[in-house]
Amino acid sequence: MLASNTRHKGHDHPRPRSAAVVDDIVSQLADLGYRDTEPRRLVISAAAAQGRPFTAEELCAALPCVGRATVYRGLRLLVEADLVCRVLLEDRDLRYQLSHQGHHHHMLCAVCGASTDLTECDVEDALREAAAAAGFQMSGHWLEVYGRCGECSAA
Amino acid sequence: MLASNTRHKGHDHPRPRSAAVVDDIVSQLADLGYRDTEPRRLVISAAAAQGRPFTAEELCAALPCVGRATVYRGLRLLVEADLVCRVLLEDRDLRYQLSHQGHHHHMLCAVCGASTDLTECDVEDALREAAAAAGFQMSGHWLEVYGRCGECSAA
DNA sequence: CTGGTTATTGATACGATATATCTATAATAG
DNA sequence: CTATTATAGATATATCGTATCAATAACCAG
Repeated sequence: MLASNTRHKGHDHPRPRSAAVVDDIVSQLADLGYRDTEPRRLVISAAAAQGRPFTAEELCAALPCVGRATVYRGLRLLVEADLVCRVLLEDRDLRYQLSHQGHHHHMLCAVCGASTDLTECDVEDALREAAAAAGFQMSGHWLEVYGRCGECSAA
Repeated sequence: MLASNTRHKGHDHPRPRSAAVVDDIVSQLADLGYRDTEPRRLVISAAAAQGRPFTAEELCAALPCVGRATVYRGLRLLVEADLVCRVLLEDRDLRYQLSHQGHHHHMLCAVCGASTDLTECDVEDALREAAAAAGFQMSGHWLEVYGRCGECSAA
């Protein structure tokens, strides 16, 4: 129902593929009580259009008609709603990425910059045990994997 | 030999325990071609005196007689020389810590802020395999473990 | 549909962190 | 001891992200 009345401007153009993704995210935000606004949609859409982890400033540059504060706020909101996750590059540059939800980590290619999800890794349990062996009660962790993606390591 | 002529001011006071640590680090920096200077020693000494991960600003505050730029430069130098490592807190605050060299990770206590090294963890191999299974060639990683240290989880 | 309430926007100012610049100084080599 | 060169420190600057606040737009009730 939300998707049906969220298009302020009733054009009948075929919508880009990303529209469904945007609608979905907007819908989830609506469930959390956040309004459906044009600038917010633009932020989400631009985030979805990025082919690799992006910075907040890149989004700002891609959205010259949206205020910086709005971009940052939108990004923060998306992170808090777990719809976008933060990615820490090897040079410690902080970037963002649409989240594929559920717990996962990122494998970051140093060559092409692509980010691939690492989901089938149960490092968590091993970590918890190792920590416990040292008397430490683990409650969470942060992990990034660096290297080369399949394509780039082949070349 | 370096340790014997690095004390600019020839006091004969018994040196604090940390002096040996400072000397060692200064010596390692010398091997890399970096000079032995008073402000740099002060930075190292102050870093060694911290009981837990510290911020650059904390060091600046602890060293009012050393310029900010010098503190930041010293810290950067130490990180590059792998004598100090960066620690990323759960709230994404960046801190520093004297490195116990060799590959290790940190378990950060959310209660007391203490950092404990996690060395006996071979997550690395498991990670490498999981990544390889996805066609990714891992070359490095970044890992932080959050939770409660032994003392704090007991209380 | 219409109006009122309230979140949201955007321009700007602000703060925090870290680096660049440049001259004076101090450390090392010869 | 002198020359060379890294380093220190003061300051300006860059970057990143948030706070402020009036104007606006989204949503809800009627």
